[in-house]
Amino acid sequence: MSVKGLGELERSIMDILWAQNTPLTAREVGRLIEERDLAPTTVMTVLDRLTRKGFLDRTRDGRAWRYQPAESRDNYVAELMLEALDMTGDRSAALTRFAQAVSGPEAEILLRALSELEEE
Amino acid sequence: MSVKGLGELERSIMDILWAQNTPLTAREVGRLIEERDLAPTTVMTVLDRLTRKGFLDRTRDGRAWRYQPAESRDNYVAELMLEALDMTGDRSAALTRFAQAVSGPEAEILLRALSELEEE
DNA sequence: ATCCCAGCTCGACAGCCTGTAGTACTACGC
DNA sequence: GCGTAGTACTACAGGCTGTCGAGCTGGGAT
Repeated sequence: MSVKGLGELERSIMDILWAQNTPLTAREVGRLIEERDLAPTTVMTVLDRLTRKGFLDRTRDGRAWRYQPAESRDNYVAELMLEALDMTGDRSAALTRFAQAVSGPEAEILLRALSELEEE
Repeated sequence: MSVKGLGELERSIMDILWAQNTPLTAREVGRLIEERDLAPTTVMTVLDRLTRKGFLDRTRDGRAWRYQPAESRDNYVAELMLEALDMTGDRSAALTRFAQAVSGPEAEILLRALSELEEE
């Protein structure tokens, strides 16, 4: 699954679906994006594209499709981070920089997660 | 400095400049991308765009410009990673995922960098 | 049977970004 | 003065995203 950037609308829609724990239909998604006054087909098109890109899975529900994220947002974010990391020639330097850049409490979280890994 | 994605050629050029410790002129950069047979103006255009996007700084050298990265590659990568992290609602979950995803030796590096931070 | 409607699928088009380059202007060395 | 390196400006095609409209289809209401 190549992690590529998403457009703004695509991301809004992913956010909606990530926030949900049930698969939604296009109509339902559209209702949740009310701020923007989008044509129903717009939403459908984007859902379709996201599916083709592998970000969503869909299953039939009568005539309608129900969409749900193929992956959790956390996984997606972690993949993005790894992909960024891949871009460098010197991974350890980048990791070190990254470590320096995360703020205190988050450094804690990272440390704890890493420590747990060690123990296994 | 908004961290945006770079195109392929843009990235190649950044890679060249990141690999160098001296600012280069467009001509010099062009010579280093020989694999591709690019017109000199192509290189100049891209250098110009990268400068406007804030990825490069340039200073005069006679009539020519000398370009150099505004930021180290490691910083750039770290920023990309942080930006990815910003995209999530639950940063700690994403961080935990990330920690689980980095491979052993790299987890070591991270751990060490983080520990050093703690000590200060 | 028919007609309407929800939903879908396809196709379109504009705007922005990137790759790629040509043209035209401008100093500096000879 | 002229040629040349180097710049700045302009351009254009292709891909991606936002945004829809048109047209097809299956079921339920009449």
